[in-house]
Amino acid sequence: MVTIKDVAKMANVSPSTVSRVIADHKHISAETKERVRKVMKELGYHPNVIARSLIKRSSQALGLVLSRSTESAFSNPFFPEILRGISTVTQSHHYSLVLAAAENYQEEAKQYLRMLMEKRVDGVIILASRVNDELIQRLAEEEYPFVVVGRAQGIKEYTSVNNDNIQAAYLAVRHLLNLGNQRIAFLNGPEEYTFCQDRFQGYCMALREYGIEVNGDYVRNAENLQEDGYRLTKELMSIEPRPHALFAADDLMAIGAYRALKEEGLSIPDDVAVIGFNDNYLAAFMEPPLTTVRIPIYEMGVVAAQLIFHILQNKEACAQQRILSSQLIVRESCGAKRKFPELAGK
Amino acid sequence: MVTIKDVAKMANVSPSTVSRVIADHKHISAETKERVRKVMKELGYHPNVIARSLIKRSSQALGLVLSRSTESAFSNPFFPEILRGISTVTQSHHYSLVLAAAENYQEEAKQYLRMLMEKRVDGVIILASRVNDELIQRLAEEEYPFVVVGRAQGIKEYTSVNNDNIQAAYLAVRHLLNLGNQRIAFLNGPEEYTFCQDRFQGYCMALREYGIEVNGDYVRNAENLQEDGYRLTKELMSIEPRPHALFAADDLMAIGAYRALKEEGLSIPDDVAVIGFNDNYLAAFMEPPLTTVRIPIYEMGVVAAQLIFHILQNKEACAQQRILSSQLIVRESCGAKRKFPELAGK
DNA sequence: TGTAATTATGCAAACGTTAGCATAATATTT
DNA sequence: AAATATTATGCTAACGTTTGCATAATTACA
Repeated sequence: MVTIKDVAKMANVSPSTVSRVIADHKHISAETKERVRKVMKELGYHPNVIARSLIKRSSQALGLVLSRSTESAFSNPFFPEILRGISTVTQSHHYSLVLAAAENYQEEAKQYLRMLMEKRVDGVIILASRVNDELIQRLAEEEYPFVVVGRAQGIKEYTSVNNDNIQAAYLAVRHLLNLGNQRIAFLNGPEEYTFCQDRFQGYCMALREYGIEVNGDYVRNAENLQEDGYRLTKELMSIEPRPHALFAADDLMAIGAYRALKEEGLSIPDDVAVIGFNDNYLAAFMEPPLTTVRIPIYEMGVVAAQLIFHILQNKEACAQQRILSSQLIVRESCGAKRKFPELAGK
Repeated sequence: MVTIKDVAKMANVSPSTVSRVIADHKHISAETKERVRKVMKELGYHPNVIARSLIKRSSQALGLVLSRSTESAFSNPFFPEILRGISTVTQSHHYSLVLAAAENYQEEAKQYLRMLMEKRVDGVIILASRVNDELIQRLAEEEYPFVVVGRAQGIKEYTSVNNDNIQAAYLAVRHLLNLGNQRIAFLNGPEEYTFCQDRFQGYCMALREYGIEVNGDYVRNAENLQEDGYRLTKELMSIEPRPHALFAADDLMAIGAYRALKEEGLSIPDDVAVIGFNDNYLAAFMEPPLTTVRIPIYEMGVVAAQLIFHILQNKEACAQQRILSSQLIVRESCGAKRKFPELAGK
């Protein structure tokens, strides 16, 4: 392996000088810099990050764990997309990203802690937060650098990035209300996630604003997106009086719902309006194209990474919550474009 | 930070002894081991992987890069799934996984090389291989440890894991032929990937076996899965004589195809039989449920990781190609279950 | 009882960097 | 010309481990 010493020898300087050339230190003469750089190129030298990490007492890496349970609660391209956002930022900081996979929450927590304890990573990004999230609590107590994607709860100080779940759900439901739907069913995700709580809150807000009381029968929680989307829609459609519209907290649930509605001979949007969430890549291809909410996943990744670097740079950084706006994508599953053609371009 | 020295001091032994306790060295007395372990627990000591890596001259990590171009060529849950397979193996070896994201092939190659050159990782897993893959060529030349998921080309020695693309495509097309379809169109992915070449080869094999000549008009290459699936199906259906069946090299293309066929008023499978590839989580939910090929993604991840550890352990490991079998999932888009009800359980 | 083998532990060097201090050479000020 | 500031470089210790060699203590063997 070619080390800094080899370069030093060949360039007739000390290793320190080479190190300073790498860092582009100002007290190194232009000619030395040039000479050393030439030698580095010649020998194909690349600094060993491990050695650098050791002396800098920083692994120059961020940690991430992909949990099956979390992933299945999101519409599918979530993970690669947020990863990409995170990655662009880590790259520009010359950091790397350490990844682990876990089957469940217990394992997920263990992996996060291990990474941090073994100093494999300088900080972590938590990809979802639960209602009583022990991991987040623990990280906060032990003062590990972390940022959460989502909203944490029962924690005094933490930094996070999130989309505006309450507002987004509110706008989606209001969209349905504006189109004349009164009885709106809500297919929510697993209650344990804070983002599901938030979407439910937005749903309630909109209904109340229109003077409609929330009817518990119209609200269901799914564990498995597609299958439960199908099954719970069947259940909802057998309620008397039948809902006019359906708000699904994920497009995959809406796919299941579509199927159930078609089987029941109900037309979308004429008999039942449907609105989804997450703007899955299939939403535009559904029949009819699904109106849904697009959340800025990539951007959330970018911000999450920026926030953690902020924390790493000034230890006493003020905790902050960043909320990114979602966008209602009006397509044809609610009938809005027929009633209000001006929405078509939106 | 609590180091090995702190533990040593508190346990009244030398750091070497602590190190040996960690490694469960045999020449350490049982009582010392116990005492040291107790102190480690008390102090909350965890070995610093970075320091260990430095002296072991091994980063204890594997590298992976997620490229947008590659990802969009696969049906969606490919990446998380293979990652999970890889991760289980790396974990059992106490290795970590370093990840980067790239927008295109150039960047992807750069990232892989950088990881290796900076000694951030001991080896890499390449997630797809192209027809004239310069990265793979380079890795082979420079003798970096790597394994490719897929089939490489123009390389003398390399280790890989792949699914049986030729055989799988062959069986899929034969399935269509057995059901009486003669004119079979093929919606393939981008030609630059070797797996697309292979699927095409399987397609040809099946046709020839049935004495049918390959008709270039019936074969198309898509860049973008869904949109091209739709567009190219429209094109294919306007050919005279119209194909009896459609083999799509990815389920997402089949989704686009379904849409095109429905718009043309063609019924599946009565007018046109359709078969997909990859068993996307939506395939079973399509209308009619899509017959498709399931490839063992998770298992490929496991094997890929095992292979790279094999290489890392005995440098002169024999290059090997591992092929994993796919499985034809017969559903209702080819009409097989009506004609041959015994297939229904398969 | 003396020698050899085994068991248990410590010392010190090494892994490839970085950075504070020291020093030498040059430039700037008085 | 002397004093000072600036620029360019080297020496050395440090980061937290592991490990070969040395040594001491114990056990086994003859």
